[in-house]
Amino acid sequence: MELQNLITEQGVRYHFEKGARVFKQGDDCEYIYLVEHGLLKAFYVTANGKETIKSFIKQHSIIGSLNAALCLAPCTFSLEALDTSVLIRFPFSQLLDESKRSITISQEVVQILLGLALKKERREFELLTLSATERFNNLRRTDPELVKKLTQNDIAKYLGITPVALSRIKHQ
Amino acid sequence: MELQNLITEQGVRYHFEKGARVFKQGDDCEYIYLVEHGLLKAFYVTANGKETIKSFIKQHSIIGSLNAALCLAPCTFSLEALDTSVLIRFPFSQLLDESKRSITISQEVVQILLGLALKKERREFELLTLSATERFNNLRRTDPELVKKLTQNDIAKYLGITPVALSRIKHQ
DNA sequence: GAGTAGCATTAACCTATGTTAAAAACTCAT
DNA sequence: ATGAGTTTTTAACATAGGTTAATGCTACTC
Repeated sequence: MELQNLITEQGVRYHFEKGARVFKQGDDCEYIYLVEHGLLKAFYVTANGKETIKSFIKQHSIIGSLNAALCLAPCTFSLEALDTSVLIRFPFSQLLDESKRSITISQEVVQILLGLALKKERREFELLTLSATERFNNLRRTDPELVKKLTQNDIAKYLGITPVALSRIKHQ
Repeated sequence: MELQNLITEQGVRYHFEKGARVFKQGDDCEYIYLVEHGLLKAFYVTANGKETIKSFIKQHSIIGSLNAALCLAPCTFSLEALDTSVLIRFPFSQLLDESKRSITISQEVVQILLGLALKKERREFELLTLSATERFNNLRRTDPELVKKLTQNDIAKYLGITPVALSRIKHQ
């Protein structure tokens, strides 16, 4: 929890209303954000204007663009509040510095990254081996609360299908 | 490179012929493997017998099942040599222990995990937003050498389509 | 309570990819 | 070179999901 304390004490707290953007695809954004509370979506907009949702971010999660942080490149996705949310912003470079100084912080970073990699691995598995119907049932099973809060539109964009297709799936 | 030295010196070296399995989906496997040289594939076999390839693993990469290592659960995928390969096996738990002891090792673990997460994020992006044709063109563009070495079957399984579909894509 | 805006459903048609099976093209050992 | 085994291509048909557009539903405003 040393990391959490560090971020809470030294980071800057921001307030976002539903619909507000934390950062936009293409921005430079060398920060990570700790979600104090609320719900957000991280999403891509493709060249032809199609939106797909990468992940939903809940209370106590940490989110940031690895691409922006690691490669000094622009963010590959946007982050938007789905609900009133409070985030604490902390510079990614400072996180790396601190983790060089303190082994406990470094340990916590390792734990966070392991969890992240595991989550991504699961998602890759689903996208690669399951049908849209199976992915939807999985989501409903593993996080019914989240499904209740989301619009069908956002669920569909997360599953990688259109809202029309999702409606069809729901009715067999 | 301290980590690399540690693994090379204390790990156990194994030799695999083309087609040999390093570990199998369902195994307990609390090790990571450093690929000294060769080429391997990490793949899932679904309940109905369909194979999909999670990733190809090249020289100098580190591979292991996060699920097995972190959750003490069975491996979710199998690892098979596509070419004669030499791997060095090292216990995951020992890696975590060492990283608690040495900040340089911990730093190296962070770097490896960041790289892994970034790779997974890119793959997630591709699976979510690109068509099979676009994914194939991407692969051809970013790693033509790899494409040359693989069978069409394995490329298709990596893209998440059938070899028949890939053949069609190649001919427009 | 009528009007408007935003979501969800339905339907008709289209396209990409799956499935199966057969034919063709390689690859290699003898 | 021959033939066996593997990989790739081709073809015909089936299915999941995309697209568009019309309709229905809910909820909020006035």
